[in-house]
Amino acid sequence: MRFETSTIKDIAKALGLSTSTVSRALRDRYEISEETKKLVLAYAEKVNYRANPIARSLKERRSYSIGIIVSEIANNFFSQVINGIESIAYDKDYHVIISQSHESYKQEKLNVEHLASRSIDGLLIALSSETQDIDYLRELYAKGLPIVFFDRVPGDFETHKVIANNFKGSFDATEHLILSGRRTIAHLTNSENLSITKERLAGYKAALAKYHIEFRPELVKYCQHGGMHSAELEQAVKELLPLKPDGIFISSDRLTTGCIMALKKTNPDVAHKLAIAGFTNSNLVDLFSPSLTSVKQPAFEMGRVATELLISMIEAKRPVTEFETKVLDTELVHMTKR
Amino acid sequence: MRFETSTIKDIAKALGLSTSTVSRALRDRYEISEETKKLVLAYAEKVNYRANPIARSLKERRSYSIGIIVSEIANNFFSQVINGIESIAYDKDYHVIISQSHESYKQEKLNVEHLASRSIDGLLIALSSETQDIDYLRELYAKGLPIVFFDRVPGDFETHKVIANNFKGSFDATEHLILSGRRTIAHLTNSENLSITKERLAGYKAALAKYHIEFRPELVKYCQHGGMHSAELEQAVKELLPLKPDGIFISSDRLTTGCIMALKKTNPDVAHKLAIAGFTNSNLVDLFSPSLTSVKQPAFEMGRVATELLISMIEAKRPVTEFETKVLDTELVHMTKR
DNA sequence: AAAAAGTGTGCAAACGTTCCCAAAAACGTT
DNA sequence: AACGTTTTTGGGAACGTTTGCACACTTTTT
Repeated sequence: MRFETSTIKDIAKALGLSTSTVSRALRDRYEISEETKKLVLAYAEKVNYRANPIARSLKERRSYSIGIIVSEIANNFFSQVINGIESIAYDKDYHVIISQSHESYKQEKLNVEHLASRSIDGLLIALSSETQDIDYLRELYAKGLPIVFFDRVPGDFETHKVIANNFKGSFDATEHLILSGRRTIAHLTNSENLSITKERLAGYKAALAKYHIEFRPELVKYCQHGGMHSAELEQAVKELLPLKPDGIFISSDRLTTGCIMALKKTNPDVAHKLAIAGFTNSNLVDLFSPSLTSVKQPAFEMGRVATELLISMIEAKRPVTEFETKVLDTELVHMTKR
Repeated sequence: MRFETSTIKDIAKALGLSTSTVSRALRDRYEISEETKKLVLAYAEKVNYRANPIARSLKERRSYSIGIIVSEIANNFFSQVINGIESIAYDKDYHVIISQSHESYKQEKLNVEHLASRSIDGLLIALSSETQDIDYLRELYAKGLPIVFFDRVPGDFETHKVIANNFKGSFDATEHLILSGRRTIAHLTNSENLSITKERLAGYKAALAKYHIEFRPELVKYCQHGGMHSAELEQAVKELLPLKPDGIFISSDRLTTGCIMALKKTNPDVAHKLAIAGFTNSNLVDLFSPSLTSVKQPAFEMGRVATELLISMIEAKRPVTEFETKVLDTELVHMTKR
C-alpha cells in the first residue's frame, strides 16, 4: 500500500528508544526488559502498527509465501486441494499464491519462473498434462527452492511427493464395473506421460486380469490436453463407440465430466446404457444424468499433507535428503439409484 | 528464495559500472548511452539476472500485486471471474493474490487485512453473504487503497463497481417460467442484505407483475449462508414445498446446485415436476437432472472490466473522483430437452 | 575565448526491517 | 573502592533496488 503507516522508526522516535530495541521488543526477545516490552507493545497497539512484510522479506531473504501450480482452479479436485493447502499454510503464517497452467507446459514454466522471481519460499505443483521436460524445475530445486509434487508427479525427481492411491482407485472402479456385469470396458485417460495415467492404467489392467478379461489396447484412449478441448473428447468418444463398450472407466475429473458431456451430445441413447465410472471430486455428481460411480480423491487431505512436507523442507536447518512419497486412499462412491 | 542470485551490484562490479548506471540501463532510461545499455543488457542476459521484486516493492512502496476476495474459488462463477482478472492483470504485469471468505464476514475481514498488510496495490472484492458492516473497507480506502467491487456490491460506497444486469437476468428467467405455463413460482435467494439479492428479487417481482401474477412473500426464501450449509437449503425446500409451487427461480450459483440437490434428496418425485430456473455458471448444467434453465453471468468479462478499472485507479496520478458502475448483461440458457 | 547547454556517469540516501557488535547501566564480589 | 558480570540498550550495516543531485566531459552558442 502506498499510504503512510507507522513504522518501527516512528515508534522508536516517539518512545525515545532505538529501532533495534523496538524491533526486539516486538519480537519478544529475551534481552529486552519486561518494562520496555510492555511500553513498546502498548504503543504499537495504540498506533495500530503492522510490520511491513516487504521489508522483512528483503532483510530475511524469504517471503513467507508458497507458490501453488495447478492446471486450473475451476476444477473440483484442485480447488479442494487448495483449500487443504490454505488450511495448513495460514496456520503456519504462510501466504499462498495460486497460479494456473491451464494444462500448458509453456504457461506452467512461465508461472513457476514468475513465482520464483517473486521470492516464494517453496513450491507445490501438480504438473500439466503437457509437461515432459522438468529441467527448469530441477534448476530451481538445485538453487535451493524446496518443491513438493502432488497428484501429477514426475518419476525421476528426488523430493517429497503426495499422491492418491491411483492403482487401487482404478482397480476398485474397474472391478465395480465388472461386478455389475460389464465385460467390454473402455478406458479414457489423460496424456500418456503423466504419472497418474500410468498408475491408473495399471489398476484398470489388474482388475481386468483378476477377472480374466482380455486387455484390449484399442479400448484405451489418451487425451493429450486432459479434456481441455471438447473436440478432443468427442473424437475419443467417436473412436471408442464403434467398439461397443458396455462400460467405461475414466481417469480424471475434467475428463469424466467432459466425456459424459460428449457422450450425451453425440450419442444420447448410448450414454444411458453405458456404465460409467470415473475419477471426479465434483460435489455435483448426484445431479448428473447419466449417473456414474465416482472415484473421489482425498483432495483436501492431499493439500494438507503436501503443505506440511513443504513447510518442513522450508524450515529445515540442514538440506533434506530423506524424501517420502505419501500415498492416500481414494474412495469409491457408488452410483446413486436415481 | 533464499539462494544466491545475481544482483544489480554484481553486474555493476563485473562491468566496472555503478549500480545506478546498471539500474538505469536495465530500465532503458534515456540518460544512458546505447553502448552501455547494450553491454549491461547482454551481461544481465548472460547471468540470467532477475530483478528482485521485493527490493523493488520496498523502494517503490508498491507491490505490483492486487488482492482478490471471493467467497470461494470452488465456484464456477468466481473461478471464471478470476480467470478474467488474471487475463488483464498479467498483461499489465500485476500479480494476483486470491483469498476466500467462505461467506464469512470474519474471514473476509481477516483476509482483507492480511492482504493489506502484504502491501497489495489494490483490491477486488465480492462481499460475503454475511457482510453488513464495511467500515473496515472504508478505512483502508480512506488510507489510499484502491478498491473495486464486483458482483456483490455495497450501496453506499463511492468507488467503481461491476455487476451483472441482475434485474434483467431475473426478469428473463422468471418470465421464461411463466411463459412455460407456471403460475406459482417460488424464489430461493441469498442473504437479504446482498445487493444481488435485492436486484434479483426486483426482477422476479417485475416479471410477475407483467403477467398479473400476485407476488406472495411466503414464496420467497432467504438463505443467510448462501447455501454453504446443506441444512439451510433443505430447510428452505421443506418450507417451500407445502405451498405447492410449480416453478422455482433460484438466485445464485451455489444456491441453484444446492437446491436441486436438496430437492432430489428430500423429494425426488417433486424435483422432476418443478420447473427450475436459476443463476449458475456451471459448465456442467447439461449433465444435470432434473434439468434447468440457467442464467449465466458474464463472469470472465466481469473480471476483466473490474481489473481494468482497478488498475486505472492504481495508476492514476491524482485521486479518482468520478466513479462508474458497469452493468453487464446476463445470458439465459434454455433447458436442454434431455 | 568564455559561457551555456547537453550527455553520460557515479555518489549516496532512502524504503522498513533485522541483527552483530559495542556501550552503558545495574548489580555483585572481593 | 575497584573490579567483574550480567542485563539492557543503541549504533549502524545490510538486504537489492531507485533516483535526486553533482560531477566531468563534449559540444554548441555567443
